[in-house]
Amino acid sequence: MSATSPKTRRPTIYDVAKLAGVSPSLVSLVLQSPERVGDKRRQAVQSAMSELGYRPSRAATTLASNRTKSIGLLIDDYRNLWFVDLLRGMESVLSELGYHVTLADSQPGENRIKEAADGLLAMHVDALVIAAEPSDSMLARTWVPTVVAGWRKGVPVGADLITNDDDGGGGVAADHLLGLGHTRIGHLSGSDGASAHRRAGFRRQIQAAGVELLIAESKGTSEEDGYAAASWLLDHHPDTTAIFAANDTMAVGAFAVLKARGLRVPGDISVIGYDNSPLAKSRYLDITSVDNRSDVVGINAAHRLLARIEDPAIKPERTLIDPVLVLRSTTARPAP
Amino acid sequence: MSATSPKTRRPTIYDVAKLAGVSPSLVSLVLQSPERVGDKRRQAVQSAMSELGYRPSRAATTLASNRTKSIGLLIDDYRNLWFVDLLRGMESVLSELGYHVTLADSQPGENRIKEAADGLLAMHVDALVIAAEPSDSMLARTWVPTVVAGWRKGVPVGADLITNDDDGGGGVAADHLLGLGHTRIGHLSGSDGASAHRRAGFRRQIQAAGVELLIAESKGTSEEDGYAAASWLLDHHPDTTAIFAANDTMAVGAFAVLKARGLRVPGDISVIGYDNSPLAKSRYLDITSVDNRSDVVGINAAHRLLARIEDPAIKPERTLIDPVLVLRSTTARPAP
DNA sequence: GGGGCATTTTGGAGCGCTACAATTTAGCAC
DNA sequence: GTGCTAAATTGTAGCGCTCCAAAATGCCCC
Repeated sequence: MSATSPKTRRPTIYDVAKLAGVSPSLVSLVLQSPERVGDKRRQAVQSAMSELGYRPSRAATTLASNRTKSIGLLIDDYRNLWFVDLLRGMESVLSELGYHVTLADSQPGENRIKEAADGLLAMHVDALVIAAEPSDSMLARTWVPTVVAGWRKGVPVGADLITNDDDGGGGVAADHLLGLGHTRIGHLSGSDGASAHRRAGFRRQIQAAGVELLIAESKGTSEEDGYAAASWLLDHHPDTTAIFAANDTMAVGAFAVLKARGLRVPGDISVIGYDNSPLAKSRYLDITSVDNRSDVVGINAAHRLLARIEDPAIKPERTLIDPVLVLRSTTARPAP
Repeated sequence: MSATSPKTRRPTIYDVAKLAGVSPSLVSLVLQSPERVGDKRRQAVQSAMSELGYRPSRAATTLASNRTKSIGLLIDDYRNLWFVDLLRGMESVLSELGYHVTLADSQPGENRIKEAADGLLAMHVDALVIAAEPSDSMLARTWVPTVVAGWRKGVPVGADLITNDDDGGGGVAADHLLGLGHTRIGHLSGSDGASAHRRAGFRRQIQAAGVELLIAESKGTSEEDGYAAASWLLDHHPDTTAIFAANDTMAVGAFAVLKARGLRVPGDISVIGYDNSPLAKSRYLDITSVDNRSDVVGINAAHRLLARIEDPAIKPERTLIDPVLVLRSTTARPAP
């Protein structure tokens, strides 16, 4: 009755070989290095493949060759969109080499990070990019070439670290606000590694200019955290004229506070975010933001992994990617 | 020198078996149904596993058992966050049964959807959820139990369809605006399947009330599309008092237009979105939105797949999930 | 203590592919 | 045709696991 024949076994190289009148080994060779096979049989094999709807079994390939041509990317939460640029950067290098990037998220809050990593390793990924906070048990030993992306508290032994220069980025944000002439500046910070660096760089530049800085630190970096931090800041320093938020999401939280208090951006108060996320790029929000160039991090991570797949013994490196300021409409000179 | 010993082969069940003093078969049994193994040896096996840092090879398991305990989820773009609720819904059912959900996105615009699907099938996913527009070649035949989530132009032969009642949701949005007393209503629509249903349901209710409706249809459903559509709408009907956007992102595009024109929301004009996305939930944006309850779609899809994995022959069904209106601050009675 | 039964454990074949050595075929010069 | 080398093709042995029939062990009751 049904047009699908549910009982048809998936075709294998043996089926293809029989149809094409060659040996299974040759089919395998066509799969791997078609150029090493004579024209006649190569074409016979290829047309047999498409006739049968043949699709190689990745499981069998993996088991036999001990590599998967796939790279695992471990992120913390799909909703933190910064990983998208990282992913695209990686893919821009890896796709044409036949590599495939598999994602896993650690279901924030559930401490499932170890489990997520195990899942990827169980799939035999050839290498791993960790773009989340690794658990202690992951630090002791790496099973495959590993690159850590972004600032983390710990880096597994033997892993490379490629990270945005968040410290420098904080400085860039500070220079921008100082350059506009602000002298009453606040900062909304989180408590993770990246936030700490952004805060440190920001503070250094602000204080170097002899300007006082008020910092509201919150536990996380969500919009809600930004809201709470901005509320606290304005309660204590209502005369603040510029705010640097640890990320764009927190900046939006600050917007909610400013809106509720009738303050206009950037007329009454300037706001600068971080990440240059889709949020910042929104035509409506249009947030001045520091772009940490995660795509470049991704590209670097990919090159690093490829090198390490070639030769696992190479020495781990630490690479810093320079951030870039993206000017938009939420920062201006302070009202006279 | 290095603490990692790069040349240590991953341990296998044979290594575990030797250390525990049992046969490899028994190790396999411990992996699958520990309750069927005597206490003494089970514990011996388990401690041997942790001592060696043993991790089963998914490739071998897959190859031998012909199932992966994993479900593929095909989405179009990681940035369209509606998939997150779908994913979480699926996981809420599947996780405790030991299933794992693997994502693949089709890199919008590149028509890589077929390739992404092939990638998942090559990994031997036990079932597939398609939450993107399938390509023609995917419609002819399904290789594994398949559920299509959301409205699509085509549904593969033999696949189930579980979808939000976008038509009904359009009606809900209309009822809300009509109930508030609006009589000059515009709609920003896209051209995909979901948009068409939302539009149809909205129009039906609006026209049933004898109210005239102006529709601005654009190609996509991005913020930019929303911006363009809203501009067009207000150029032609500056007296509009309420706008229904086909999704929250387009609503934000509309906000940008309204802001530029000095119109206040909801004072001068009400805006209602769709999806109840993180955008709508933002404290700053706080958009009244129709929630299509993708988590429920995910739960239903999971149940459906499990049933179909049991018995692939069951008849395909179509299920409709009722939407829910979420009231927030962007809609109000029209100014008198 | 032995027979009968359920429970626990083991051996061995095989999943679909790759790797590599061995074999066949082709190509060319004489 | 012969001899030689290079290119094309094949056979065979796994990769790490599951599955299932067969063997070993444990347990109860007469």
